[in-house]
Amino acid sequence: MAKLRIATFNINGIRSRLPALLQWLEREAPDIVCLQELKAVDSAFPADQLRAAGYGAVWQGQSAWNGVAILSKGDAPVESRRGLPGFEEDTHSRYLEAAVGGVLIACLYLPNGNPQPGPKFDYKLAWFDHFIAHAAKLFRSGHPVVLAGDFNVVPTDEDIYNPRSWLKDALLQPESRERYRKLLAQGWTDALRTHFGDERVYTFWDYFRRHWDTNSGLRIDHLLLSADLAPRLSDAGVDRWVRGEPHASDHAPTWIELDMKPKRAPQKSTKTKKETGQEPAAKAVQKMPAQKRVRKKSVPVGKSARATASK
DNA sequence: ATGTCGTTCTCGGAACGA
Repeated sequence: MAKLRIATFNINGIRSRLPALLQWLEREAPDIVCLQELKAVDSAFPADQLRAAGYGAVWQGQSAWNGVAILSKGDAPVESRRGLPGFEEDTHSRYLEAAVGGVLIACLYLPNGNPQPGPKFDYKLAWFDHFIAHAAKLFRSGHPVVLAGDFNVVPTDEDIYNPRSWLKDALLQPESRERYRKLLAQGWTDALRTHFGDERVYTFWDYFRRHWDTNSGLRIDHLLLSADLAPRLSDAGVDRWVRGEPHASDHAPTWIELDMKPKRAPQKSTKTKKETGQEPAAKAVQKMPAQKRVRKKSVPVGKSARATASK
């Protein structure tokens, strides 16, 4: 499989939204999915239904609020971390990390932070700072990494229909935006912004004030790519049709497609199948079941993406 | 402040978070 499609979707309650989730999975068939706002305890996660739909999963639930999961076609992702390092006192389920298909996937649900100022906003900034510190390590590791999730940050005024009524919102505060910039300054590529250029693109339309009907949206769901993955970005989009369905989440699934073919194809392109599934993405990758073996029709994966990347 | 959801606690409807 040369193309890897990775999506992030704040589902806003996986129990009440399961039919919508299954419908979307069937129709769009993403390879990897990061979910946020499960609003369900671990035992209520619909692992069986997802398995029946062809997806393995890892998840970190919590009663009533938060909750994150990573799904992958076929075998479940290999979890490498839950919760942010150095933030063990955090009681919210907001961060899950796993290896899938030779890529390390970080699924995050950054705190909303409203009302602002106040303790919730302080928590948002503290969480963000811990995440930035961890992201720096991930970036420096040189592994192929995607940071995907609901960042609860509108990066610029070009990422919202009109900032006027949101100026006091935590999603637009200078402190939030500054941290997002600081994160990108580590070297990450904002995939949606890179793909769409100057074009407006939204991922969230709140339930209030007919914002969906008037396309009054915000771009707060992001996918950030490590250095070696950035040149592999081949497509990106937002599955807006999901937001338009009855009983929808206030977010729409947001996705990227990565071309995982070797950057420089070997002259005769005759790599053996034995060479697939050996990409050293992370320690967890090495423990990962060789799920891609079933994809017999796929183009050989070849060596590591890093083999051609300059250091 | 408001708007509208999904959740909990409890069994109708408030409170909370977003």
